[in-house]
Amino acid sequence: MPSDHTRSAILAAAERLYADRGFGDVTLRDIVAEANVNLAAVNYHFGSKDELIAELFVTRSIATNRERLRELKAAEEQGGGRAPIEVILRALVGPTLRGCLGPENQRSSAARFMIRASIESVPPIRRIKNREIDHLRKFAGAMRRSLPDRSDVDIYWGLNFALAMAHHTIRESERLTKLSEGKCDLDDVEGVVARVVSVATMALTAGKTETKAPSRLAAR
Amino acid sequence: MPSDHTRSAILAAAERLYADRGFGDVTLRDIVAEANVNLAAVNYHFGSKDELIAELFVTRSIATNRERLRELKAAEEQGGGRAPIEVILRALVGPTLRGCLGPENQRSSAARFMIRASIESVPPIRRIKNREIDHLRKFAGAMRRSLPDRSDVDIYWGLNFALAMAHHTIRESERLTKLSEGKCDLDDVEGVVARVVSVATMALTAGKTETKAPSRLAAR
DNA sequence: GATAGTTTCATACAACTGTTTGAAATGCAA
DNA sequence: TTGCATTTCAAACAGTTGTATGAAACTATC
Repeated sequence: MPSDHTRSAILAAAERLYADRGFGDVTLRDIVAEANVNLAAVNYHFGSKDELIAELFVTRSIATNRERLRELKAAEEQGGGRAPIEVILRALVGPTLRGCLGPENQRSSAARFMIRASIESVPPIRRIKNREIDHLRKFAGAMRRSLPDRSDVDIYWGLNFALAMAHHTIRESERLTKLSEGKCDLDDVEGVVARVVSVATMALTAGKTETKAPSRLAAR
Repeated sequence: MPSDHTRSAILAAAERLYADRGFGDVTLRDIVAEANVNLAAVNYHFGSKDELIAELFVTRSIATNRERLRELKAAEEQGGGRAPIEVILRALVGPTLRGCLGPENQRSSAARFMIRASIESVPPIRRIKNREIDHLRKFAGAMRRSLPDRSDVDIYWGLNFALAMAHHTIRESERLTKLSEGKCDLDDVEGVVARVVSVATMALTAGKTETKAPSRLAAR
């Protein structure tokens, strides 16, 4: 069993630096200095800089995706294969928002790294994101089962808008805070989740007769 | 009057190349080759590479912002200082969506450039985007006048979500097309605008008694 | 048509990048 | 200890990048 000390030191240092300063101006030399290892160690352990970035991103990505599917599966099993749309949407956007938002000073470097990844979007990360379609398809399927009267087009648009609101809020959280002069409380993660879920639910259920009791739409 | 031939040739070539291949792998040498001008011409006419990118982006940006404000002003004047929220939202997201979406083969390189700018987000562009807050404040003001019963927080969240849906749809239009197997027609720009406006309107009006006749919420 | 100002050009510069190399160090099994 | 494989290290490599320079070409004014 190799100690892996060097390897994990590189990962930790890279994540921290990328989180703080972005991908644009962090070089391998910065990383190895922060990790106190030799420059060649990166290529020895990871093959290339891009593969290092990719490993950071996939590790964190599959954690989020696993959490999403866990929540989705639990909801569908409880409902006999059919979950309420709010719960599905919450499973979709909740893990991501919880992972990236919250009080700034207690955000893990992993969270800050993911925010960077969603803002800057470098090639190795883009490549990985493109493979996420299968994952989203599972949610589209669950949404279709939950809203059998809705057309596929409406489902996809609803999914698109739900992700839009979640990701944009993460990406532009600073700007929203500045624009609202601090009135929008982005530290209240569950409040944000509720807002996103509420609007996405409206987008998906408006204009058709509701099959269940009117769900609480207003957030907060 | 200097002919400006070189200057505009550089701008056109840069816009085309950035639109096609992204900021990441287009060098000044690529640009001057495409423009058939000398390498030093870029620094002579623009000062630096970043200033060239900035000029491309601001030119296009102020055009969009001007169009937005034109629509907003027209609507508010017609309504005596108070415009319907749908019209305000349409003025906010319409120009951007119209500028970036539509049949792929007839997208101008300016439009494709702006899509790139929203996906890749390089430093000079980020700097400019940060100055856009004043512009958004004008829309927040109009929205507040349109919905005086709404809290500021709700207004800002509605604004945030409207921009979220528009920008995300532009950024991820390819993925949405792939995910929906072409069922979501992104070439129908006005249809997309209607959807975004409709959902954003719901987000802003739900949960309170509506002051006017129930607006048509469902898109298409 | 000489002059002053602007624009173009070829070329060099300086710095930084990720990656490779081959030798030294280390860990571990026999 | 000996031998073998893994890991670390300093150093160099090869390529690319944006930028600067100074001379040449051009343009317009007098």
